[in-house]
Amino acid sequence: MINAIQQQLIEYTKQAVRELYQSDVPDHQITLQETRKEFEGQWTIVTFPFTRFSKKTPELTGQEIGAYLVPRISAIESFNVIKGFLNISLSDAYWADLFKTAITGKSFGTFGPNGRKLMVEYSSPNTNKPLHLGHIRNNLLGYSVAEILKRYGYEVIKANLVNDRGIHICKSMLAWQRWGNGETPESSSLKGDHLVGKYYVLFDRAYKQEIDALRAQGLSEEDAKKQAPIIREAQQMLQQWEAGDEAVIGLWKMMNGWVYAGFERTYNRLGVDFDKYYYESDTYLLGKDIIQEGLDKGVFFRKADNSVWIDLTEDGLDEKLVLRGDGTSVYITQDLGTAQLKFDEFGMEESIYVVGNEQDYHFKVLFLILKKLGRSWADGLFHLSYGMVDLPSGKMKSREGTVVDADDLMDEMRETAKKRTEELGKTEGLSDPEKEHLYHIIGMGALKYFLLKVEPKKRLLFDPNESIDFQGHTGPFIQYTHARIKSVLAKGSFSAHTPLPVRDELTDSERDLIRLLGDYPAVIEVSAKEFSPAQLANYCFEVAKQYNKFYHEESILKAEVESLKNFRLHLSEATARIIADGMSLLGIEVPERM
RNA sequence: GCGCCAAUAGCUCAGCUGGAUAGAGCAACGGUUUUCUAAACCGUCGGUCUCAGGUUCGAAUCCUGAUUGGCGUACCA
Repeated sequence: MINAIQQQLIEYTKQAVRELYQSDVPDHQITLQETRKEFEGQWTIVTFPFTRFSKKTPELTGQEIGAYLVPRISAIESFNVIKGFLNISLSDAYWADLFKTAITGKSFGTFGPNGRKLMVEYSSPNTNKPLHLGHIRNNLLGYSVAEILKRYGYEVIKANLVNDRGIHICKSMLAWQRWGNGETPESSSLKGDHLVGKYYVLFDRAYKQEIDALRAQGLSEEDAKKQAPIIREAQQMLQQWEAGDEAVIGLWKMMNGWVYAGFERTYNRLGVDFDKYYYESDTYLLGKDIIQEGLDKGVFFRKADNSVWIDLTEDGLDEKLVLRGDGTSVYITQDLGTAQLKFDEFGMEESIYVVGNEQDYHFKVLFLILKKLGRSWADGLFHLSYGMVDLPSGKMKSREGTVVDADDLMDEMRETAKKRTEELGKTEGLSDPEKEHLYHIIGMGALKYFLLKVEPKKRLLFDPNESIDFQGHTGPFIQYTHARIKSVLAKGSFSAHTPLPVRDELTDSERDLIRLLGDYPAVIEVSAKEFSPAQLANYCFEVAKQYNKFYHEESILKAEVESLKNFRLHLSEATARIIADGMSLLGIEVPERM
């Protein structure tokens, strides 16, 4: 996203080189960047690349181009050259005008519809255990990316593909059948997903015991894992499920129902939502006609044992099984079918899968197959791969209980928020529901910001012993800045009718703040194009930091004259609006006071 | 073995298409409150950007090779 002044600077620089040195500079050789703090100016043109046309030193080239630009771009006040850097100072009148005409405008930071439809699939939980910290990262990423793309002009469908069937579900079911004594969420006052997860753990414990016993009898580990009676029983249950056995289906529906009720509460608390739910129990048989199509087209081939494969060795990958010898689906079979289903239903141009990086290979193969099958939409598929959340002790493992539970963590965050807020004595005059809401907002703000400020691709380290910060580069810092502004606006009786005066001179902190605010649309664009909420998160922090600097350096309510006060109120209001808006795209609420 | 990804301050992270003396936060130390919310602000300390080559006027960024860590390479999902 390039604004008017950037456009002008680039155009006139090209023109300057053309007229002064009789050469055309290719666009990619023009580097326009924001001037670093320690130098005078706001925009910098790098002149090194032009020296091959000018045959002069970088300094002299910069001087000549600067002198060319000044009379042609009215916003330029002055320039200076340091080595190969041409630093341009725009007039305060320009910045004040940019603020008034663009930044305070209603449409600032918005994009018109681009006419494209896009699906973001995220969350996609298994229904045999509760959500943990890794799922939280997935949910926050998916939600935020969807919101950012919506803002950027896409029509967005948020989809959740629930893995509600399979051997892992049967494990929980079997354990409950054996040891549950009819326990329900009501009778145990356990959240449904936690109740089911409890039996998943019980299953695993029993399974391990059986394996140990068999190994003591001399079986190899591999054989023991296959022959343990309890796993066989679970497999049998899966077959009964697939055969439509009423009792099994009934149990399955009941227990999944518990899990859904539990997930619903967790999703609500996280603040994420979905437009479309897919269930694997509906989609797991899909994809077989695509297998046939692939065979007909010669993309797939059948081996002697009747299994179907694709040879991807020419693409640097391996041979990949796409249908079992007995004709049943594997993971990728149903994913082929589900991809087709999604496009048949919604006809979107792009489809994003928010799934951890352990499945990089799977998606590479999936997309490649769809491309080989000639699906026109295959180019619009994208795997938003994110890094695992690790503990200092290593990977989280549900079965071994070394997970940071999503609900527990949110409880802790709320408690910490409450404690800190009370310590700081900021609860005065708030009703109990208001307090509760505030603790929730701040606790979730800290958690969400902590997860979203890191680039999705990078793995994330979470130390349960070190609580998530509420100071510095954090969600609460940004939330606090917002609340602080709201307080000033209230005291200054700011309203939409407060006049916004023209100014031709700004203080450093005012100018820096305006410049930063002016970047907002470009930041949204970058975040959208790179599917990276982290870009936006870091920007919000920059804005808050710059505002606090401004706040400390200048008086707002006690400004020398009324018009200056009004200008600063407007500047404050615009900052608060952009912070609130940017944070909302991250799924983070900001409080009116804290 | 092969493939993919990562490596930046004691810790957690930024660093846009290659550009100026690599930036924040935390931690440590010091300062700022009769003035708009101190969850704040200012300062000090802290770096062979894992290593070695290469491309370039210029490399944390691009290329090659190594090292370390993670993940994958299932008729699991």
